[in-house]
Amino acid sequence: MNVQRSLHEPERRLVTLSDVAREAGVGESTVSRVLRNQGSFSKRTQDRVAEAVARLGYVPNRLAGMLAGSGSTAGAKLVGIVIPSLTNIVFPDLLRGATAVLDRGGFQSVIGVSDYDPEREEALIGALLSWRPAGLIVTGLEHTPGALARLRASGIRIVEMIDTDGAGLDIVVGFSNRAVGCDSARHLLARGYRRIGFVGHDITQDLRAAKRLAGFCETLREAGCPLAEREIASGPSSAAAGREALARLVGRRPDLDAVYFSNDDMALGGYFHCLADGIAVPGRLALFGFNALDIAAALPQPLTTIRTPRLEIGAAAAERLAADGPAETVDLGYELIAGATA
Amino acid sequence: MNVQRSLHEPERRLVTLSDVAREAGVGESTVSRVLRNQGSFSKRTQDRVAEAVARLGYVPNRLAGMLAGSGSTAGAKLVGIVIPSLTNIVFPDLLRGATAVLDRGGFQSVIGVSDYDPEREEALIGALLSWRPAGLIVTGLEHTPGALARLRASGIRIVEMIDTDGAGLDIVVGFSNRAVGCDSARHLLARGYRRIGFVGHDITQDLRAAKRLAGFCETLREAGCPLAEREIASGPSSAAAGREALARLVGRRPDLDAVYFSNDDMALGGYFHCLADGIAVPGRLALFGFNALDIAAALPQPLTTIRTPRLEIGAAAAERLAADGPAETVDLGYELIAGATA
DNA sequence: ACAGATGATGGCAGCGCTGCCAATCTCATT
DNA sequence: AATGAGATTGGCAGCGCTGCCATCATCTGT
Repeated sequence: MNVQRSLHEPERRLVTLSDVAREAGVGESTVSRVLRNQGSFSKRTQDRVAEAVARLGYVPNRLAGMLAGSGSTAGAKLVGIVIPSLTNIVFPDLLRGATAVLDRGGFQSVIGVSDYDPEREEALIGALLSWRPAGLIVTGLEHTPGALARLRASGIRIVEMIDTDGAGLDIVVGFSNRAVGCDSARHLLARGYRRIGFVGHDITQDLRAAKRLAGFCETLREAGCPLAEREIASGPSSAAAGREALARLVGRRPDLDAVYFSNDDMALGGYFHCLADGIAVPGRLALFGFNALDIAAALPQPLTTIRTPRLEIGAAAAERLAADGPAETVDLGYELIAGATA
Repeated sequence: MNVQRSLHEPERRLVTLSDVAREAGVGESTVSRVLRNQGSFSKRTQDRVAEAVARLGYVPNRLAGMLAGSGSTAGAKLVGIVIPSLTNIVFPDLLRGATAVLDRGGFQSVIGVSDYDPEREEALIGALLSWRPAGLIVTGLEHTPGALARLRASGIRIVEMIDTDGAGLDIVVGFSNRAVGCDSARHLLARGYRRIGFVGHDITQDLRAAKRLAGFCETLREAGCPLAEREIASGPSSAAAGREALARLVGRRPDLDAVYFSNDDMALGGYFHCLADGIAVPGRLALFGFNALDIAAALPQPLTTIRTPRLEIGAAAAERLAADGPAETVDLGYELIAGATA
């Protein structure tokens, strides 16, 4: 069954507010007030409008509503969100946290995915800005000059989430990736590991991962035990990439006693390699991840990793966006989960 | 630094099309044409407009554009997408497939997440419809009567994706979940398994999973080898849930020789339980999943599962939405991946 | 019973942009 | 030089809704 508009009724105009007004026998503004439950109107009017709406199957046109309402306080109930990826569970989680709060506040959110491409992020920011949102939530602190200029010029609330290692434009919500790296290194050192390697994905794309690694390396160096070796998989993080990269790393440096991964996806793959290759974990080789994926906790040996407050970050970002507070940086911290692999 | 609009300039009007027109010394419609690269205009005009735009930092107001353009062919370049979840990688994949095509076609997409709640889906459909999109992409064939009514009344293109087991409203793109269940059963039977159990998550929420199970059970029954036992975890699917559920299942029925999981998340958990408990896979117990997650292929033993064309489904949905073809059902099929676990 | 306070309501001018149409300009043809 | 087909351009009426203000109706206190 084709529900497309039939060619025989070329002018099937959609029901508009004024149709409802006529049907209900009231003025347009009255219908508008009733529909938005704002201002005052009698119970009787309300009922008549409700009836008319139902009878006509009226669907308000948000486009018109926002246009007309723009400039006023109640206007733009819209928020743009830019994230780099959807395949890494981190970002859907941030999204869930944010939209939960946003929905409650009556905001609509429009989402853009940049695929970790700064140029694309800039384009997306431009596109989202053209919706005239009340605010924008973006990921990370690093943006192209063009993107920064647009964000600044927009005059709206900007929230940069996840990363607190650097200066933000307005509001920053997240945790220190660098500190995560440092703490991860300290944990491994404290457990006595000394020949430590790193397995990561394409870090030039994922700046946060690069910051973690920087913190990690620095702490190792300060402890007089610099990173022994690293292996970078090309492309995005995945279990398969992690598995292969670890295989290469231990092939090259069989003497390593611990490996730090750029995240749990990679670490999972590393763990599988150990399982398949009979490498005892953590006896022969310790593994340390990042992100505390659900699945990492379900392994035969729970992965040692860092739990990040993803939902909370998303929620805090949304709250700050809606609120009218001052520019600030909110550090929500993280938690080291001592599993069985390191 | 707070970039909020300063209280000292209460009337900081945003730059509009007519500002650009004045600045460039041309008419509004000319600017509009240049900006949309539509109609004809001279190179000189184009340059002047481009300059003015840059000088003023003009950002087009899409709200106004869509409102004005509504009703015409080029109007509503907007598509609404409703998915039940973001945490299951399936849906981000569908989204990626769809937005890739949509972006290319110059469409913006607005996304809604229903959390597997039909009521919420209905509300989301209403909300998305109020953006006056050119079309809507929804998930699955089952919707509340209210949602169906709205979709029908909308008069726009509707694409229902993933599931082809039933009647659609307009365009349906996906594969037969029931057939997946049947083929999965046949595979296990062909490999000689006879005492087969099922481990699933809350199937009342996930209708597609229910259809797979139905097909699976039917095929087993027809083969004279009905499902021996089932274990349903409460809540959504996850590796942890799968692990615990399998533990309970084998605790109750240690004689089983194969287990079918509602999806790979659950199967992964089941595999981990076997690993942890020393249950030989597939010698002692075979495992069969669904969805071909990347991670399932990286296991020491690749999981036997079904690969579904997620990106392709999303892309096909978007293509059909943009195209002007007849109502139809497009079955993109699936592929059984014979891994090492069954 | 009358001024003043509320409560309800309708009218109408935009919000910023696009579609349509008429006006103007250009240029090769005859 | 006149002519017609295009190319280029500007004016302006909406798109559907909300904000603002004027208008009544109703109610309250003295």
